[in-house]
Amino acid sequence: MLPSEAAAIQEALRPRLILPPPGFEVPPTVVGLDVTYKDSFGVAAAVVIDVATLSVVEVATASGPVSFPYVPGLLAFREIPLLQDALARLSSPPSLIICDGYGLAHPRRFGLASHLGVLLDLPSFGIAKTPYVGAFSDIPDARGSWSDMVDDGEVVGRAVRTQKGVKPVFVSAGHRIALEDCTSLAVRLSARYRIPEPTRQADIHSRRRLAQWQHGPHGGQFAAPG
DNA sequence: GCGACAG
DNA sequence: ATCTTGTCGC
Repeated sequence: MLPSEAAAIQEALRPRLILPPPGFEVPPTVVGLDVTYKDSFGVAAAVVIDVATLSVVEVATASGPVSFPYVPGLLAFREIPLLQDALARLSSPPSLIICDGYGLAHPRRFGLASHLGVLLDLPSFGIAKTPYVGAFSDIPDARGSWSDMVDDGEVVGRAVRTQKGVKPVFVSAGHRIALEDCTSLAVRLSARYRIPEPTRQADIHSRRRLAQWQHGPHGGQFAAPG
């Protein structure tokens, strides 16, 4: 896969996106995803979070060499292989996946969350930590307040204040869920920290797994892929 | 042409 | 993403 071919693939998959009106039925659990790297080696984590208690129910990881480089706009091609491996190791299929990055708030309206959602035909959305595409105005300081992110005249996402007095996070719909539902879920899943629990725990566990891989033997029970 | 650019 | 120390605040 060459970066030059990637954008064309995004355009080809884009028509498969399903963008429903608000009214997503919140499932008992959701899955947070993230990938941590050490040079060209990556570890992906899929963490199942109980929506009612925000506790970790299950953690699955996958690791291996990553060949696709980081290119803004093409993050999905770098992260999807390991994320799919990690998701396949969960004991049961997710009802909703939450990615560390963007969905529709993307140059071609097809960021990581949308791409993964379409490939797996699962509801998905993204929660990013920094701005990318879309301008937004000042957000009230109260937890739960937000401002639309507008790019080229379209509302592509929302900057959401998950805690009073902290920078906002950037929410965008991925697949089979409306932005309004993504917004309320992002706030609901952030009871204590700026980053919602699913993505926050995925970050923690992918880092932890990479550290174990570096310290322990690079073979035996730590042999890749795992 | 130049700078910016999810992770 | 990753490289990295101290520091401010609850």
